[in-house]
Amino acid sequence: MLSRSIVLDTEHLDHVVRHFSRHGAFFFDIESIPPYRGIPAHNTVSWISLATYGMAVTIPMGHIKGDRIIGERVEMYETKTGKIRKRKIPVWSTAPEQLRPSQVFEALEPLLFSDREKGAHSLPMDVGSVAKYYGGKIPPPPYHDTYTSSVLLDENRLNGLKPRIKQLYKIAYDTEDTGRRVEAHSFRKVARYSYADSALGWLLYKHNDPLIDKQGLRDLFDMEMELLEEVIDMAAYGDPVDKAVLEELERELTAALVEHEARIYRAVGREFNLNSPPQKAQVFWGPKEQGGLGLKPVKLTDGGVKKKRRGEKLTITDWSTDADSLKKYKGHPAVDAMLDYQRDDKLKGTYVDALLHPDEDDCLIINGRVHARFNPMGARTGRWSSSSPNLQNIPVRTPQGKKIRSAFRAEDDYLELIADYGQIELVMLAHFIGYGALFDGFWKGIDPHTITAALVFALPPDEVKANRPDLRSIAKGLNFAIVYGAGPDTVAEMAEITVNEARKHMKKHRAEFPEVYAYKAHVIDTARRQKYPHTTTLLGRVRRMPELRSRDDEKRSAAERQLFNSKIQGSAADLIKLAMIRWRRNHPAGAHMTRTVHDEVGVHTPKHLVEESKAALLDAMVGPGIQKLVKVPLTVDIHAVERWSDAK
DNA sequence: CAATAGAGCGCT
DNA sequence: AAAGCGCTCTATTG
Repeated sequence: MLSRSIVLDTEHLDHVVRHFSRHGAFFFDIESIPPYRGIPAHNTVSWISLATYGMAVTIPMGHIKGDRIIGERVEMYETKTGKIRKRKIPVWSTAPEQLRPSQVFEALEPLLFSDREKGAHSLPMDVGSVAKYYGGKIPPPPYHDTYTSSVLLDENRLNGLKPRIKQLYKIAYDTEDTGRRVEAHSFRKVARYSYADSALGWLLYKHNDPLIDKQGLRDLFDMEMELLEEVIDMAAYGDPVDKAVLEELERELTAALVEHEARIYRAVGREFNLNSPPQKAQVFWGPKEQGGLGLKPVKLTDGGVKKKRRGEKLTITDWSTDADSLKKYKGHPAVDAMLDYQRDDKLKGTYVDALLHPDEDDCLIINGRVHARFNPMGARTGRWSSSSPNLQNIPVRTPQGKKIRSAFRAEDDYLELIADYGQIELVMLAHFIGYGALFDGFWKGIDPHTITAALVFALPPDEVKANRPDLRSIAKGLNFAIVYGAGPDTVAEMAEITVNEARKHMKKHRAEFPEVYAYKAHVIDTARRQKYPHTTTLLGRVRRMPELRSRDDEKRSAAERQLFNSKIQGSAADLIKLAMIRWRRNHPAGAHMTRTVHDEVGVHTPKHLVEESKAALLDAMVGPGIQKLVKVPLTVDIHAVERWSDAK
């Protein structure tokens, strides 16, 4: 028998805590309101709901709106274009009297800080959010994040709580997406939603937990749960950022954009929307009679390719105006100006404005630190993703981009440690093969691109290393092609050689590295023979790929490339996750990990702890306890720098 | 007016 | 016939 209720007084709350304390596990969910919604450790919790055997409750603490609209008032507001308008705002009845957060969290402390298993869907958000009410202290493990368990059990489906519940129990609840803005909805509606999230999350927990064992995923799952402790800390600590650098860059880019814009209009002879791909297509590819420049388009957009395949008629806007296409006409004044504009507009819009001028309620920088969301299950391969903002695509290549990276810097009396694995994907490949030239090269301390060039071009590695950067760059393209399954066209483009040359080198590569191709074929073949086609990574993460059995050649080939890449990419992801856990288990107090970018981690450490932190990070990433998992030597580069941009 | 799709581009 | 992401802008759709 399930009892469900809204908790509004201390007596009820005490009863709830006593009930939950009798069980070894519970599930909970929080709702939060601006400011800082979505940033645990800074946000304001307005509801917490809990579920366990026989009971689900929700506890409101400061929901304003009642259940009915009792009138309306008129409000003035400013539109995006700066116009002043009137709008009618509904007036709500008042909500029932609720407990204060201090009362609620004091009563919940024995439960949240007990050794009971704590479940939540996207647990770092929930666990991290309540920490604020305990002076930053974080409710301890054991954890069960049902988002993580759901993804591990099947990475190819929608794994949000709502879609999972719909798939499992055919229950569609909260069709209005109440959780996105609880403060906009009635007390009754939020109560129902919040209670449902916990009650159904509890069911998902009971569903997933035994399946984790059944599918042999327990060790991997335990690792992911331990990793969440680091995720929670990273989210709370944030990543120090120098606003002054961004503000300076904003001024520079604004001025540059005005110039680029003028140059474009001058060269084209008229004005148009520089950010509109269709208008750009008209301008660059359009005939001169119609005011275009009459250049010959280079490649189709994705939509254009699809149209062509369906035999539909192509229009001028089906031709891509991306930077690659425009680069063919470098030297043309309009093209050069357009390329400059696109580059600077991208940098300003995505990396400067987004950080300095976020939408209201969407504050990204708090006390000089940006609090991104790192999602350890962000990619189907097991890689991390990052969002709000994405710290994994901060520019590094162009000088303008590098300036953005320089805004990420250590605070006074601190330094950043930037550590990245050397050639981690090729290390994984050599490890799995277990022998061959790549494998031997790693043991001799020769980097894989040099080995590849030496064998493909029949030169001594020393000669390649010292005098032939050109051949090494071709070798880089060839190795890239292995891991990603690229064809001659891509290799040619990467290495800036002809497609025929690329073909020739790929053929030689196949002859010199037969074990690589045999291994790749073996992985794909083995995967296809499984009852459910899949492969596994270093630490047993599963990549399921039913399309391996597709009769459609194109689909099947794509699946083969994805499968093989997933094994390599996923194993590299396993390794860095393990390294992060090892860092967490053993690092100097006062040093904090602040970000991870696939094969790299960043640590913020007081200057007096730099050497100690370096040693801990080195051990975490390549020490014996992790090296024993990999049959070739792991390498890592560590730089202690003031600014992220100084590491490369 | 809000939500979504497509194009394009930043990173490993 | 290049793996994996997230963000911003425009244009379209509801």
